[in-house]
Amino acid sequence: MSKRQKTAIRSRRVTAVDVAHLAGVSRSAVSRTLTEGASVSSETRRKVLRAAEKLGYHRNALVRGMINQRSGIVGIVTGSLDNPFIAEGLERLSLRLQQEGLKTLIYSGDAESDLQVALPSMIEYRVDGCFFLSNDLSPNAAAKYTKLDIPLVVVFNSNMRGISDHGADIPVGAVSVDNVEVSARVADLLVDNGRQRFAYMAGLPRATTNRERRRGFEEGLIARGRKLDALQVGNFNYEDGCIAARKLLSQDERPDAIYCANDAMALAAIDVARSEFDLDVPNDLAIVGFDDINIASYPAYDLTSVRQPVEEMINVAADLMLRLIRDPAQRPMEIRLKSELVQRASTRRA
Amino acid sequence: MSKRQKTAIRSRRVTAVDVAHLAGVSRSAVSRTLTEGASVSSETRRKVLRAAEKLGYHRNALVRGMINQRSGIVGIVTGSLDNPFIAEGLERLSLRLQQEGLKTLIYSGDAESDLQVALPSMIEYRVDGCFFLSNDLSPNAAAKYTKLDIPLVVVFNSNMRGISDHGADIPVGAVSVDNVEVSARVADLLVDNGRQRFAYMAGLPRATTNRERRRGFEEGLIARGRKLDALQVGNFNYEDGCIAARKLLSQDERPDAIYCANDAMALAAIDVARSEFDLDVPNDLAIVGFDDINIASYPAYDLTSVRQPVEEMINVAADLMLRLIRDPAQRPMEIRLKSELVQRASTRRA
DNA sequence: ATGAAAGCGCTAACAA
DNA sequence: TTGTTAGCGCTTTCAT
Repeated sequence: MSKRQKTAIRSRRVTAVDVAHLAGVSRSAVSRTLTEGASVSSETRRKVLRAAEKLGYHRNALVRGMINQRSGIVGIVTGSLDNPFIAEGLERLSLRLQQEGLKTLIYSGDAESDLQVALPSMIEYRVDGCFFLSNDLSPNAAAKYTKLDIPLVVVFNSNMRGISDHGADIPVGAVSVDNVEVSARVADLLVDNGRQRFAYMAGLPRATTNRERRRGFEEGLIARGRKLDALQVGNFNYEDGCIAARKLLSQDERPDAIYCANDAMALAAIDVARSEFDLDVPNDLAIVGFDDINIASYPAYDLTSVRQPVEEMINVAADLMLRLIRDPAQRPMEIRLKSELVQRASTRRA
Repeated sequence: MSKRQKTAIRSRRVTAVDVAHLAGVSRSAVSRTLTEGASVSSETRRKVLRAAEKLGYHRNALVRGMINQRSGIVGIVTGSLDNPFIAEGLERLSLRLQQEGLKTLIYSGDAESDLQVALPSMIEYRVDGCFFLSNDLSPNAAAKYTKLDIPLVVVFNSNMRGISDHGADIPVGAVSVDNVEVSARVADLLVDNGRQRFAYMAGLPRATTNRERRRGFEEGLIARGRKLDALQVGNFNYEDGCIAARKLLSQDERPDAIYCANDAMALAAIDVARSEFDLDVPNDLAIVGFDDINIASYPAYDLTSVRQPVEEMINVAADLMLRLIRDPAQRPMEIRLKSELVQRASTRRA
């Protein structure tokens, strides 16, 4: 039994050879017709296209990837999509990559331990590059994987300014915002607002986003002759934010201003303050968040928050990645964009 | 110049041949070592593993996929991740697929026109199957692609019960909930609650989820001697939900109960009612949503909603897909799960 | 248990 | 512009 017959039994997928036969041309002609900017006579092209259409031919991208050493697939490792901010980043990024003709292999899972599973598998699939979208990825974590010669770009996080965990600078691209500066402006806002006792609700302690925001806030307060009066950790999520808020609001000297390292925790603070402590936000208590997710602007919360320019960050990150992929000599760089403090009712005194 | 030399210039990736050389065995031995349940002496295996480790070898999954006609990649097409419900579904599904050793190629974009881009590209990458996670995918849309012999499973949507747009049943798997039944129970709840004028806020008109929810609600009202007094379309999103809410609440005979086809619109209804019409929810107006996203339970809203068992739905869908992939003779099936009406403050009269 | 050899479906370099 | 000829890196019979 010939091999063609054998495979035919299980309804073999149609290949370029089949198309070539039907069109009465060589397999190369088929390949060329389907390749941008190859030279084919319009006559041949027409024949090929007709045959392909008739046979329902779809070229095999896996094989193409194998041949030109470029899979056309980009990996994205994300933290939990429970965070609308991360979800938005993922959506925008995958949209952009689609526009660039790239496919997106995702891996979601927050723990750093997940990386140890995600990365090898990304490598087996020969992704052309890999993004990390997370509000918590230590430079260390990413750096561990730079020996693999695929470009890595971290979005939303960065290396802690002026502090290098590794002594050397780490060859991973990063796009983030001016967390320190804007957090100082949050301090200004609250001081100008006449607040007296200042608290910070921290995200995941190791996250650079968290550390920078805290530092900027604290420095900003000190610059105005105040100090950070209280701190609780909310781990960037609503549930832990509720617990942290309870602790902060149960204190003897209750804070009258809380800066939260992200919006999820800020919503928690508002909910707890109102429903459990019967406090009036903003009159008894000012709350500021970070990220400016959609819900922040809903009337039920009307939360003052720091807006990260997600769209721009994603585009900058994608540009960087494309450069890195196209030219391996390119050095990854760390990029900081400006964020914007959006004032809403949660800090507006009656 | 030999070809080996030529490619070596651009730092060629290490291949199985390299490992075989270093280990002093044949390439087949390497392949077998890395394949479950192939026969290799532990001696050889050890040598191979050591060499692979030393060289930093990662087998090429693209080539494997090409050879055994199974890429190990599954596609997921999702609607906007702006909807937390879809985002949760995506996260759970990709997690489950990871556990099964499958990779996830995603394509997000809501319009049906996107499908025409997404599907061909999924096919080129030879996905083993494809999921659709969307609160709006007409059976027609999916059916168009069944000629491609890859298994398709739609989650959250289904074919309209008793109505076949195609005359024949469509060979696409589907996992959804008992939208009609539960919506009738929503009607019961509101009637029992003493409400008088009933409105429905519709999602995307063509979506079967939307049509089933409306039908169940309407039938439920009629069964209780009432009727649907008003209807506005909110397209499943917050912004359009606000507009729809304004229209409903500006009517002469203002409804005192609104059933919204999803939570995003229900939040909009609550926000508009309170902030623009100065109404008390639930005393002046009862609101019911659908999906039971996290925010629904936040004190600021405390929304009565219909909980879809996302985790179970995803697992059932994944099971179905795995069966379909492993045994091409399997017929896709349509599965309905039971949803749960969760009562909260938005319908609880003082 | 192991190696040799024949592909998987496609692209690219080379002649013609 | 076209067809021919080598591969890309791996898996898998088939002998041994």
